[in-house]
Amino acid sequence: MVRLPLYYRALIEMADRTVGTVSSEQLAELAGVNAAKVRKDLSYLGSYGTRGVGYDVDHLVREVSRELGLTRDWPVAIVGLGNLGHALADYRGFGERGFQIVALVDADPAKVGERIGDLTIEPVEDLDQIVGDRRVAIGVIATPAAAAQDVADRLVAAGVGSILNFAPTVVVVPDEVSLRKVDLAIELQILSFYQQHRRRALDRAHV
Amino acid sequence: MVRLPLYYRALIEMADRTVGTVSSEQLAELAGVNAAKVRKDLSYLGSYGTRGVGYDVDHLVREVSRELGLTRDWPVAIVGLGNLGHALADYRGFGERGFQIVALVDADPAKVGERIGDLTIEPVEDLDQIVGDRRVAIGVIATPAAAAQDVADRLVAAGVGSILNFAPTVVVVPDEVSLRKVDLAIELQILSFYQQHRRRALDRAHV
DNA sequence: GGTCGCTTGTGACCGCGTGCACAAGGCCGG
DNA sequence: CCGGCCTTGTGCACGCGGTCACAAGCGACC
Repeated sequence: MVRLPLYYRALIEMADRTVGTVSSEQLAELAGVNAAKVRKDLSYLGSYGTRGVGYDVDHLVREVSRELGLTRDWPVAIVGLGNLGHALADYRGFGERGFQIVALVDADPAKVGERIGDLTIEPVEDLDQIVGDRRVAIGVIATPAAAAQDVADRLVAAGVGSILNFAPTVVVVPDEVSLRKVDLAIELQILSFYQQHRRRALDRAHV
Repeated sequence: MVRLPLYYRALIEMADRTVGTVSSEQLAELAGVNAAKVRKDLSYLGSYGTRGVGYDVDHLVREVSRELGLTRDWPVAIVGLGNLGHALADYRGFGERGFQIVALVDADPAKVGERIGDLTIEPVEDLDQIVGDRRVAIGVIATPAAAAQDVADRLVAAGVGSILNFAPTVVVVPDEVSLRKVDLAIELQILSFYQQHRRRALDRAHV
């Protein structure tokens, strides 16, 4: 369920404002989706609301946290400490909600030993041991494209269960490993595509 | 067509290696998708391949560039120069293929005037004029969540056609403006969700 | 020039996600 | 205790995207 985190964030905000109950309609508004979809998603995870009233916010937060696995800690390792890796290492949003960065790894010997926050950059050769010792569950790849597949292979071999890939290339992993990718250049190109086409549509309209 | 950028990147790589023609199967392999999908996507944009041979790489690169709107320049403004904004401003992948960062904007007076690369951070109050003067087409929001909607409204009012939102919140824009979002915390939560569920499935199997 | 092999282009199906619309059911006021 | 209101939960139909499979067509080799 790819929308659960959206609901989660909206629910957290409401809980902070000590809102007691929420209707599917309100939640849909905050998450930017359809109300029926909200109800279906929530019914799927079995947490029941009360008809005529809505959902209990606190209860729902607990249910969704549990479903998302945010009740336990997820040790994260970042591989590749260029600009992006640095920003990720410093990013506070990462540390919240159980995602703890426990290792920074880079292949460049010049970077090894550099401190960022509480952590020291370690060599990529130690990746296997690092993942094993610190029970790293999620690997973040922020290397150049050329290194991404190799890093992914190492992460998988070391036993990581999930990978978040920022490198601008296709990475393949075994089925039992989850992979998500974030590609900034592609996002821009998609926007450019739509804008290009809006412009063409306008041109045609003006003829 | 959300997959076009994937093909584009693969094609660029092949062109660099002076590959003459490519089959849908090869392209599918490189882009990590199904071959029939590749053919449908390409046929949709009318650029014909030759049966029995494949597609001419150079020709296809030109067609896809045109379709993606990469033949013209897209001026980009980044709003919010925290860690992420800094990384984006420095990110080389952005500058490639016609996306040129022409302005850095921040609401914090302490940051205004700071230089990053060739650019100087400017105050958010000037956003309207900046967008107009430099014909900014794409706005990148890298502010805290609380400021995102306000920045988006300003960008839209100033005439931006597309927005890429990195702030962890839902932003609403008029229909005629394209909006895409990248949310790092949500990506991690989705991974955690899948990993959590794999773990439960395994537990059940072990009983 | 004919045949064979290869690859494109596309028609047809399938499955999933989406959204509507409504019945089921709790709450409150009278 | 009953009726009306409100919101959930879900059956159902629709549409879109993905995939398969095959006919059409091009080139190469004999």
